[in-house]
Amino acid sequence: MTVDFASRAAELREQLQYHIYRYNVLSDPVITDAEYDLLYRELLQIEQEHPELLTPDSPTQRAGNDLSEDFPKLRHPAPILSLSNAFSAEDLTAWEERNLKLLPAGTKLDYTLEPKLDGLTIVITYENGILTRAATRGNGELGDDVTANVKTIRTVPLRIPVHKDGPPAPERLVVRGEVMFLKEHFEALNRRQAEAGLPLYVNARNTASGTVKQKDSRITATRPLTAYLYSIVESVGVTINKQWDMLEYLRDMGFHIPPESHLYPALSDIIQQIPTWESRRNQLNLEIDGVVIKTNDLLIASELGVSGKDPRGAIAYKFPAQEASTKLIGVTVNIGRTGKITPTAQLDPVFVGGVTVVNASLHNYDLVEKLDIRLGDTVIIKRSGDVIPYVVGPIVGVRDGSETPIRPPETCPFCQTPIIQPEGMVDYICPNLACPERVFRKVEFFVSRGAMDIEGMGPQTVKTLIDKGFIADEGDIFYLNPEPLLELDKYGQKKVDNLFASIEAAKHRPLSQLITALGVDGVGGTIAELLARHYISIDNLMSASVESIDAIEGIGPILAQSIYDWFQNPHNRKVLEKLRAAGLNMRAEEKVAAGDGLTGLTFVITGTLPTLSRDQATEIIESHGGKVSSGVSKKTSYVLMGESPGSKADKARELGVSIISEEDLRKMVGDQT
DNA sequence: GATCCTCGAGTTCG
DNA sequence: CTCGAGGATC
Repeated sequence: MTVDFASRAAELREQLQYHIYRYNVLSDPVITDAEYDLLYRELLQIEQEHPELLTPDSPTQRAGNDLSEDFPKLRHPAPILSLSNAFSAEDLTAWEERNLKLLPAGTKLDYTLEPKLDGLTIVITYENGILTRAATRGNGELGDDVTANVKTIRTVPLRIPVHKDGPPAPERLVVRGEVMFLKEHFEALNRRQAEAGLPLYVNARNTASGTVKQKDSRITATRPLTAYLYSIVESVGVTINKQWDMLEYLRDMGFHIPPESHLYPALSDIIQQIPTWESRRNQLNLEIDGVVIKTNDLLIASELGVSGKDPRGAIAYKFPAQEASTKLIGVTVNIGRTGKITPTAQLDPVFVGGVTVVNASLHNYDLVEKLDIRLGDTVIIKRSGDVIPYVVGPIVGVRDGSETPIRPPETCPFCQTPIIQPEGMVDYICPNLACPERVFRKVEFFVSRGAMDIEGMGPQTVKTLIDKGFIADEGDIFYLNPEPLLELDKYGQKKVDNLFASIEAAKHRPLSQLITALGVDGVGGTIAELLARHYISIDNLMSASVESIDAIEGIGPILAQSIYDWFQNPHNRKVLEKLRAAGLNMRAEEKVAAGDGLTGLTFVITGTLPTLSRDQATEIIESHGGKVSSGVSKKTSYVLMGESPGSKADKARELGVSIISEEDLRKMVGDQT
């Protein structure tokens, strides 16, 4: 038993050493921080349970270290400490209780809440207001001298105070902060790389670290780094007793302090704020991996002292990791209803952001090539704002040569038709209109919500109907017989009855929904509504000229041509005639206006409303003469906000657009219910 | 010709 | 939700 632990501990030590080297010396880690943490914690646990296995050279026995050999070393005036971590509200409460036991009975604590910036820690020294030295964190006691590079960072003042009317600069001030790329700057940097045909940077944090440790500070100067300062390591000539005062003081001196930092009177207020932070995380212009909670009273904090390497007065609340690395074991090809091909990555299952991910979109082959992703690569998976995981890029360092490039297929995997890439387009498509996969996707779209909305007819049912040869196109849905369906597995009387009732109901959908369902390229619900209102019947639309369609406001020449072409296609016409013969509604009804109280107003809906669905809210607004659009802009009159709103609410505040609730809307239209 | 706005298409897991 | 591209507007 002990033998197993001994060999496992040795293995872990060796792995950790290697990763420390990759991370700190090469700035090119092959695993994510979270994975490193896991290995580290496993080793720590073995060593705690079997102290005899602890070796003096174990990675657990030394503080973090980012020293490289190329820089002279600077000694920090006081050790740069790390923080202990919390992963739940319980951890935080336990932390406070432990602290209160160490303090006189009845002590009340207030706290600051700051984002935990995911960058590179630096320590900057000012003497009589002049920046004299800057060092990396290093091992906490010694750091690399990166003064020349830090001086190129525009948000680091070379002289303080920056404003004349600020407090005078103290004799000596040593501040600690974080250097990082803002998301937009990192993206811009990568765009530049792409334009120059160079490989893209995968990870903002490591790139920032590599940039600060550039030997040639002229290169550093071309990279738009940002720095936030959040604490005073040492000072002569100024005394500050509260963390919050410290932040305000730093701000007054002209430093950037971590955005959205606040002071709260009690830990319970902080705990309440955490969900907000988690949801806001992805909307920030910078990477954060948690929040930092600090005891506001610095005298109490120093009284609490340190436990191991960590001060007791502060703690980091870490968000679940949103990044992980895993192996790309395959690529499958998806064909959409328009024929567009999207490659999907098949991954070794990996836990990231709270769920296990096995698939991730690779978007298009252009991107695959730009990122140089190869089959067999170890890739970094990220799950951010949109919750949908995507492949950030490969970790080139761990290739063993067996990786193979990913190319678009020569022929469609479903119909063997040669794949083409239309001129000037990013996408590859299967041009075969009769491609079984395309037909399937088209029918799937036809019956979906927003189109014909046939309940009880999901993708699985559609697939079965096509496979059994019961339908060959959208039109056949309305000529189905119930009897053969009952023969099938899992299709009982009740299910079939429901399905046929839905199909019957679909014959009476508004004209706009029928037009949407046809699946004309570039025509969704909004354009379909325009067409329905303008032409009143399918026949009018079918015989309309390109010029006539182009003349409609909101439709330009490209869409007009696409619509015209669709109706000229013999196959499409055949399907349309089937639908007509089946008795589908092909005329627009006069809209019964419920009122015109909202005429001229534009609404945007965000979040979950208390009682209405988004569709219902849209209907209420439109029936009173208002308009609903998807993005917030200056022209938006009101943003209708529900529970857990997205970034649109922030945008609205930014633009000064009024935010209303469902109740406000009801009042506006004079609804009594 | 540039800029702003809007629409459509595609996206994963439980 | 986000991105790319079409359309409108200046």
